[in-house]
Amino acid sequence: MRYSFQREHILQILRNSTEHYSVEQVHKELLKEIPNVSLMTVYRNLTLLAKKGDIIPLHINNAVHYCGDINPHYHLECLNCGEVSDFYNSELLTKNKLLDYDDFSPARNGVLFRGICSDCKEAEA
Amino acid sequence: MRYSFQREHILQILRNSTEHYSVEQVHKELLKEIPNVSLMTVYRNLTLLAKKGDIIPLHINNAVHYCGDINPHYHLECLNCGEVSDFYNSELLTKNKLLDYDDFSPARNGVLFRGICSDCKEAEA
DNA sequence: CTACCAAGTGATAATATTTATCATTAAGAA
DNA sequence: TTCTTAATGATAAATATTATCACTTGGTAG
Repeated sequence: MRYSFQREHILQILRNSTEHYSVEQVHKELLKEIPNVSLMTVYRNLTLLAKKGDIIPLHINNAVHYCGDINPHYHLECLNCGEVSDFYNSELLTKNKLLDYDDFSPARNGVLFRGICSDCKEAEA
Repeated sequence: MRYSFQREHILQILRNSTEHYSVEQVHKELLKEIPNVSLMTVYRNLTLLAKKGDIIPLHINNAVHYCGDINPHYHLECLNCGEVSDFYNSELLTKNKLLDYDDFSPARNGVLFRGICSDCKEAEA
């Protein structure tokens, strides 16, 4: 894989944010730095970076979002407000053999919890 | 919500299968029982049934799939072959307070593990 | 330094999935 | 049986993604 100015910027955008941008959102951010950059280029590079393991794809409501943090962690998706957040839990992570006895090996960042986040629970109360 | 012949059949299709059909697949099955049934009707009812809690939506690669089993369990998605399977694990289920101390309440069937399934691991070896 | 090759880009078109609209049909209560 | 309204099906539109291909550019060999 050859160096690409566009790809490098895409990776930095995701690394410098705790958000989990959609492809459109990455494109919007990238346009601030590289005018006229094509949406196709964003799709192409996000796919490549994900395959390489530099970013993590999250499938949220029929659209892919990407996480730029590849340290071991999981993801929380709120079914109420739609917010997707990182979930670092060393206790759970060390128990990460959870599924191995069942012959299934989860990817390092491959666990997604869908439910109700704390903000939404407070708002209800 | 009023009774609907179409909705009833859709629910039965999902309940009588351990597969996690996509909308297209449900439509294809439904056509065997109700010729000329519209794809729109399938979309509409799957959305309704999911909202009602009778079926579980799974977002796999930018397409929704549905699970007809609402007993407590989780889901496994193989990143290699794409297979999505049910995962019943009472040990893990009883530990389902996993996240509550973090102020996040996972939905009853809202945990998805993405990784490599046993079949694909065997195939490699 | 220059020429060359293949990876990467961007414009465009095509495909796939889902949602919106609305006239017609049918559930089920009065 | 009549009436109200949810549900349906046909159609069109919106959204997300992938395919194609001529052009550009990274980077290596001469």
